[in-house]
Amino acid sequence: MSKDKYHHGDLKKELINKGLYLLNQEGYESFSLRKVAVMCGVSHAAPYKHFENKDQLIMEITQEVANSFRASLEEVIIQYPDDPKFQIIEMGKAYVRYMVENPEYLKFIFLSSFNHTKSIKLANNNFFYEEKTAFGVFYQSATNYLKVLQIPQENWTLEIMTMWSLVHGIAVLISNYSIEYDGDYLELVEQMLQEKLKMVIENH
Amino acid sequence: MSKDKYHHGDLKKELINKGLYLLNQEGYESFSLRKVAVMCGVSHAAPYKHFENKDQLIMEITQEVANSFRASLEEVIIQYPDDPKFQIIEMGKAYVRYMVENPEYLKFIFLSSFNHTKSIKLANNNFFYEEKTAFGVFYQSATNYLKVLQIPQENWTLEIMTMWSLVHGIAVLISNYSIEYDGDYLELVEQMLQEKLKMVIENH
DNA sequence: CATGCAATGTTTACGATGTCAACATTTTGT
DNA sequence: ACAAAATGTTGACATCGTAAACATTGCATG
Repeated sequence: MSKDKYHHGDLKKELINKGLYLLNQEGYESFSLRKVAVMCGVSHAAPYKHFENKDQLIMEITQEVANSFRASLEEVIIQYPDDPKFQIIEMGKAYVRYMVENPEYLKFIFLSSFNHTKSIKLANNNFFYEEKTAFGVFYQSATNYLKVLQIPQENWTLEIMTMWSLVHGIAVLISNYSIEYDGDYLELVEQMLQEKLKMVIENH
Repeated sequence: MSKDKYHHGDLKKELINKGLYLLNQEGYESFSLRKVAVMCGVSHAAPYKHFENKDQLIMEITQEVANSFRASLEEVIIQYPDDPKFQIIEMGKAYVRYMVENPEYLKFIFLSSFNHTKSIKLANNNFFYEEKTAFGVFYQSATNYLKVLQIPQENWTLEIMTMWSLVHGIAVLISNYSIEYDGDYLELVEQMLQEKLKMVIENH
């Protein structure tokens, strides 16, 4: 497949990959369709053969990010399959580490109006989610822990929402530079979760 | 002050106010300098006499939002000055309510690269913050609670970070539509904080 | 193999935008 | 009263998202 073909080969995939790269290099605000096109060595209108518009490309990039985020959480389950407590704590740390190490992704997620999928629902003490999401993985690990401890199921919603909010909150605060933590933030996450898990036990 | 003067009167303030309005009407993405200028009945380049560039205007609008956010938390202290526990719980609810009711503001805060002020620092179990911020108010209420309970000061950082993360996390998750909660989210916040505060006592 | 259609890429054009420079008007300090 | 500072306007330019018209390539069907 020579480089100077008229047809590209797999432009769609390269647009997503280079777009993700550009996003990390220049940030969300100066991300543009035309720049991505240039990076792929293609004319500025070529992307329109693969995406309806800019938002569509951004949505697919976001999808890509969401998958890599989920994968990094699944990795934790693979690494620590046998100790539920250790697993959920490590997952919390992986969650925060990912967001802190990829702050630009957060902006994508918050802006793309793609996250508004309502794919996660809470009702009657049950979670519903349609696709494989990062939260799905987190949920799986958390419920496993609650199951092992024989926590009554009617309390799961509160327990899981608490853990999720804790982890998501500290992740966003640090990643967004809303706070500057002079210390090991992963240690902080561990302490917070450790304390929470202890309480889960004491409460029942 | 007649309307058809050459000079406007207080264009700077009106740009901020109308900008804030436009932001809420159309959202962050379709916010533009030129639209704000038109809304103020002024030519498209007029804003440049008051702001260096678009980012500067956005920064000042964000400042405005931050002030209104802080004011809504201060309101809680004024309303419930005598019951520390009730106060911190109500403050958490006010925090989440504000973010959920003004989801567009969140985008501003996350994008403007204005929040990267490092105005809040954590080190050696102490918080430092230079300006009057929403977190400053939250911090004041939380420390007051910890003081009343005579919690040792070396534990304050962890306790406050936990409360803040909890509240911020659930606020962001709901406001961003990452989750759809079929119920009273303020009740959820109350339960989460209630449980946390109980633990603060039991831990000491 | 030929040929015509679908897929993919290019060129050109348009309106909206951020920004700047040159110019116009008003206000203000002395 | 008048010069200078403050404030607003006009016009221009590059960049951007997007659409239409056109060009090239690959593939399926005869």
